[in-house]
Parts: sequence; C-alpha cells; structure tokens
Amino acid sequence: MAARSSIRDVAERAAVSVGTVSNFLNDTKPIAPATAERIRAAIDELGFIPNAAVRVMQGARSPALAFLVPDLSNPFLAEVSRGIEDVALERGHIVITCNTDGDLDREQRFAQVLAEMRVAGAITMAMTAEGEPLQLVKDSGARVVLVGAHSDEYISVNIDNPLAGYLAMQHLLERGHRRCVFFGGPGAAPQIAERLDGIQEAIRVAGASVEITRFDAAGNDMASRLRAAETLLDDLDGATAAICANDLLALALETAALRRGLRIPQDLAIIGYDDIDDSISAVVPLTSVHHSGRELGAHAAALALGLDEDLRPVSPPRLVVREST
Amino acid sequence: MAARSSIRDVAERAAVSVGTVSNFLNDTKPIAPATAERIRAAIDELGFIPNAAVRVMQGARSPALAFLVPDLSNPFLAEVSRGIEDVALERGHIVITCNTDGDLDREQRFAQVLAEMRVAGAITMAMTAEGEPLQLVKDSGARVVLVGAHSDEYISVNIDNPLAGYLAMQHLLERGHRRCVFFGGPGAAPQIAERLDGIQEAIRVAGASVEITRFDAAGNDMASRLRAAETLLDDLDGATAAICANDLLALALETAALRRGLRIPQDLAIIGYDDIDDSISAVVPLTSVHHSGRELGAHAAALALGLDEDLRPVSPPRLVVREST
DNA sequence: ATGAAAGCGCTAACAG
DNA sequence: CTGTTAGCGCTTTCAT
Repeated sequence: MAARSSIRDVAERAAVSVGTVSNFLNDTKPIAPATAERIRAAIDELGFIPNAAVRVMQGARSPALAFLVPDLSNPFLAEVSRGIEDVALERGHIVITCNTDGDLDREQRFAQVLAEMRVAGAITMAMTAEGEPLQLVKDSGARVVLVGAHSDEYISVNIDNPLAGYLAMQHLLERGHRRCVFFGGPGAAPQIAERLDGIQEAIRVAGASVEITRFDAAGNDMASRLRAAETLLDDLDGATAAICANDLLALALETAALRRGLRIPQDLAIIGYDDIDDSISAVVPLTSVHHSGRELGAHAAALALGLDEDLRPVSPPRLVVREST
Repeated sequence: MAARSSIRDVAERAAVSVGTVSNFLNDTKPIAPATAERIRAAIDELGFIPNAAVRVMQGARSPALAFLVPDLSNPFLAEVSRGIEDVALERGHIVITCNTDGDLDREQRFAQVLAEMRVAGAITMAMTAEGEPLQLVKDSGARVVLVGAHSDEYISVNIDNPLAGYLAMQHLLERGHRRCVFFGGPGAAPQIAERLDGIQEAIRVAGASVEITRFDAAGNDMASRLRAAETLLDDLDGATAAICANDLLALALETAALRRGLRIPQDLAIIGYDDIDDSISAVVPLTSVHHSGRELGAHAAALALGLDEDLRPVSPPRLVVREST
C-alpha cells in the first residue's frame, strides 16, 4: 500500500509511453480508444493515484484554498466557510481552515506552511490582516482576499456595515426607542465602527436624539458573554433596547434578561446581527440583521480563485423582524 | 511576485551549491556560520520560499491532515476540529476540513483530491466511513482514523457511548423518572445505538421498569429540530424526561417546551449530550453528558500523524448536572 | 496518435 | 564543511 505506483508503471503495463499516459490523464491530446482502454485498465489494476504535488512543483498552485479566521466556532463564520467550500469543491479545490485565535504567532505559523504549500488563495477575516503573515502568503503567489475589511493591497469583499447599522437603528427608532445600548465583543473593531456610523446616520435622518452606551464582552466564549450581559443589565440606566454586534451576544443577552424575569421586547428589545440558525430557537425568536455568510464566502472564494467575471455584488443586509423587538 | 525564486537562485546569490542551501534549510548538516549568514541573506533578498510540494513529490506526505465531517456547524464537531488543529499545528501541519453533508458523492470528490494531494492523514466522523471514498485516501498512503466508530480496517478513537447513556439514565432514574423519550437526529446511528444500550443497562441495574419512546429530528438545522420538538411535546404521553442525542436537540426541545409554558425540569426534565458552550446559555442551563471534543480531536490527530506512543486514553464521559433536570 | 527527452525544485548519497 | 549529481513523478515540447 505504501509503495505507490507511478505514471511510469502505468505506462509500462499499458505498453505506452509516459507522455501518452499523461495526455490521457489530463485529456490534453486525443488518445486512440484502444490505447485509452489499456491505460484505464493499467491504472485500475495498479491502483494508480496521480501525485498532485508534481504539478505544484512545476509551478502550478496547490488545489487548496486557505481560510484564516479568528475562531470558527462562531456559527456565522462557519457559514462563510461553507460558502467558500461550495465553490472550491466545484472547482476541485479543498479548503484549509486556520483558526488563528487572533494570535499573531499562530497566524505566522499558518502563513508559513500555507506559503510553502503554494495554496492557490487565502481568504481572511483576521483583523491582523495588514500584518506580515498575510504578506508572506501573498508573496508565495497566492491570491489573498480580505473579508469585511477594506484594503488597497488586497482584494476585498465587504458587507455594507453602515447600512446594517442603519437598518437596526431605524427599526428601533420606529418602535420608539430613544435610549439604547450597543453590545459588542472582542475583535471586528473596524466593522463595528462602520455599523456605529450607520446607527448615527439613522438617528440623524430621523432627527431624533438617542443616546447609545456601549458594553463589550471580554472573551469569545459563552461565559464571558453571559457575564457581560449581566453587567449590561445592571447598568441599563433606562435603556429600552440593545443592538448587539452578533447573534451570539444577542442570545446571551436575551437569556440573561429572561432569567431576571424581564419581558422581551416589552422591558428590553434586542436586535442581533448575522441571523444565524440559532436565532430562531431563542425562547423569544431574535430580530436580526441578516446577511448571507454562505454568499459572502462563495464570493470570496470566487475572487480567491480568480473567477472575477460574472460576479454580482453580495446582496445587501436586510432586517429580519422576529419577536425580540 | 509571481516569479518565485528557487533554491538555485539562492545558491548562486550566496555563492554556494544547492546542496548546501538544502542542508541549511533542513538543518541536516552543519553549516559554517559565515556561509549560513550569506545564505540567510540571499534568501531574504530574494524572498525565497521553499516549495513544499517537492518533498511530497519525492514520496513524503503533504503537511496536511484532512477532517471529514458531515457538518461542522455542529459546535461539538467544531471543537473536535480545534483539537485536531492544535496538535497538527504543533507539528507543522494544517487541517483541511471537508463538510460532506453526509453526501456520498461529495465525499468521493473530496477523497479524490485528498488522495492526489497525498495528505498525511484523514480523520473522519462520516458514517459512510466504510465505503469506497475513504479507501481511496487510505490507498494513497494516508493514515485514516475513525472517530466514534469501530472498525477492523481503520484505526479508531472512541467515546464510551454505553457509559454516556448509562450516566444519563442513571441520573434520570435517581430523579424518579420512569417514562422517558429519546430525542435523536439524523446520522450517528451506531453511536446512538450504543448509548441506548447503556440506557437499558442502567435501567436493568436499577431494577426499574422504564419505557423509552423515540423521536427523531429530520434535518440538521434548527427549524427541523424545533419542528421535531413540537411533535415530541405533542405526543409526550406522560413522559417526564427527555434524553437528547446532542445539546442542539436538547436546546431546541427546551425552547419549544418553554414557549408552551412548561416548567423545566418540573414538567419536563431535559438532558443533553456533548456539553457544548451554548448549554450554559440556555434559559434553564442544560444538564449534559460532557466529553471533550477537543481532547477527542487531539487524540485522533495524534493517531493520524503516527504519534501512537504516550497516548493516554480519552477521558471518559461525565455527567454535568445543571438546572434542566 | 504516440514516443523521447528535457526539465520543474529539491533531497540525499557520495566525493572531496 | 561544501560541491556534484542522480533522481523523485509528471508535463511539455519536439519529433516521428
């Protein structure tokens, strides 16, 4: 089993030259039916599996796409990853997922391996995007795509964050809320800033006067989110609505509120972001700003594979109103 | 950028032979400090990045480990994947995640690419494990590891499923439950069967007489789970406790129950399986049978990388009692 | 339609 | 300690 057979073995067994086998394998030149049949048989009998590394060695890119994320345990990112995988597999590529944990050193080590592997492309949501690690991968010849961040150096796909913020705030305004909290988490600072802009814009347009206080969870785990939610609830200070940076935070907040006996949305309205699958399973189904992670991922993958053409823009975020507002 | 430089360019620029550069790169033979310095400089100036594909072509395995899962959006599987990644990265390997969706054809296509890439190993939870696709990867020379399934043909890591079932049932028995439902989902049939055995065993040992009815969700998404939970609740037929095949199902059931105004655990006790992070954020925190996905993954990865030695058994499942029972 | 042969970038065995 | 060189498995001209 360990002793793999090579194209030469196949050639011998089929009594043809290696060149012919190669042409058969890659469908590069027409092959006489009889010859093809013999080759096919030889491959079969030998259990021959072509070695993709050779092509890569000769200058081609590896059939791999890298996805660098802070943490795939975020369901939204998992969705993005599925989107990437969908178009990758379609083109015979596979996806290498790298959880950086936001750790520069970890990212560096990943980058090194990816560069040496000559991955075809790298997609990242890492906020350290501008740093050295990615540059290494790019220097290796990979197409680097940034998701959710702008950059002059790299291709990028973006969500309309200001619009997302705008939609959320507009909705809250319509419901009469005038004192809100923004519940954030670690990371994603640029995106959050953009959304905050959209929120302010909505307030301006409505000619309203709204106060937004901000709370942040410290960690990327449920315990941290729950803890932060408790503090938020303790210091509510008259706020009647909460805009959350993602559904995970919103879910934590809802749970904390429900446990205290608050009624949602009467006592506190909650609006999330991402519209992950879980948001419908909250006891009070979550209102959320939807945007398709799958689509975003697919788009990024297309870019990373150089399929720039016929690429329609990612659909804009939209509000999904459920019962938490 | 696209014109990568080769080891020969480095050798020339450093005025040494390629062999010496190779020895420097791989630390295979001692190099004079002065020479090393020149090589280092040359590499730097040229932006040389070694091509890992060459090693693979020469018979070595690719620095990649494949993880084939039905669907990584399951948080527990995401954890397993993190465990795999932890030990992989430590050894300079990266992880290729393949969401099979339980689709044989998809799995086949993944397998083909993985085999041609000569991945070092493949870890799978796919239930189609015994089928052709995996065999292909194995034939390519990869070490194949099965997680959560027994097999003569492949190495495997297992959770003590009977014990897990036993623990859950024993706990319910102590709480006085005599009529229970088992809430399952698609896939994982063998594991569920084993747990059912453990459940029966607990009943036998306690000398009790318990009736277990079974319900299954149809899909792997929250909507399906919720729908199944509703049916389950409609046909409760006197059952006072539910054992769920995983926490996602348990969470869905809890939500459905809470929405109907049922009290948990007074009206219905719920016990989950996996102890995912979300289980603490349920309105009524979930009692669950805990087992570390991360540890399981790490174990599997060690096996897949041939680090068989010093491998202690995976820690047994344990009951984490919270408020849902 | 098929064959022969020159590499691709690098490692490893051998010489010096 | 350093240089030379023969491949590794395959693609790709260039012939035939």
